[in-house]
Amino acid sequence: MPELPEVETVIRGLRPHLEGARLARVEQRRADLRFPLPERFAARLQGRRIERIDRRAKYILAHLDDGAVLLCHLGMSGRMTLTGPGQAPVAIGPHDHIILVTDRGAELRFNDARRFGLMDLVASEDLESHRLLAGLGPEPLGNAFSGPELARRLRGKRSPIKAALLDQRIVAGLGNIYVSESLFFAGISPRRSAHSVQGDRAERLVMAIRSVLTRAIEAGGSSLRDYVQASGELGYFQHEWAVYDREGAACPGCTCDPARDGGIRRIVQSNRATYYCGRRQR
DNA sequence: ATTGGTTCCTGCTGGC
DNA sequence: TGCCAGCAGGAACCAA
Repeated sequence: MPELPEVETVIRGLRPHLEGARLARVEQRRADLRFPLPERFAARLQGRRIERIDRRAKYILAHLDDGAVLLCHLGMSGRMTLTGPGQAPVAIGPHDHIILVTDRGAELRFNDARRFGLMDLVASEDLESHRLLAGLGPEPLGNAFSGPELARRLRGKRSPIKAALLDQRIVAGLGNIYVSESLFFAGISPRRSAHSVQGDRAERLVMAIRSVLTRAIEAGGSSLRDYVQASGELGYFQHEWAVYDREGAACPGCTCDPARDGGIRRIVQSNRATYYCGRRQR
């Protein structure tokens, strides 16, 4: 599930329970996730204090008191579930791969059925040059992301804009859902050549991306308050999807009849589903 | 160098 | 109702 807004929601849920806490017990239940876990993974985490939790693109970064950073990616199906002190223990499931227990009695589990997720331990001075982080494009909600910057990165790209926005080197944090949603709000067809998104179009796309991600984070945050755990669930934003997974439905921006014009379209681009309105998006 | 297709894995779902 | 093919929100890897 996790794209940038879901990862942001997860770290906001983890912070109050983990920042400042010491890892009293670490259990590693398998040797590999997507990649092999580093040598002595559990032993290196054991006894460390988590100083700060941040995010870069879809990566969770937990800064430890020995200068190492626990790097974590949720992949497609990764979830963090948190059980507070005093809550009833939950049986360990087959996909609970990593279990962290803090000195405050909170228990965090990393559960990932498909095991496309990953964890690594990196010295903080090597973080920027880490092979998974080094090539990432700008944060879409950061100051470095702007119309001219996006236009520059799209220059010369022959692929459709849909594929370019999924490329984490262009902008880091979008996935299949938020690309469809952002292109819809920008009024840009997912089939348009990436290099033709310049000037005002690039400006509109940047605004759309920021707005979609911001609204999704707000919706994720509201579900967190209800469930009081960093569950990795989508929150409420799925009810706000304009086009994603809405094939045949009425376009929220058009007044036309979906029964007559077919409504929202679903196409496949580079083996992934894309949803869009053929009228509003050019 | 880009680009597009394939692949890793398990769990759901939708169509029969 | 039950079964199973096909699809799923990521991204590294490979071949062209």
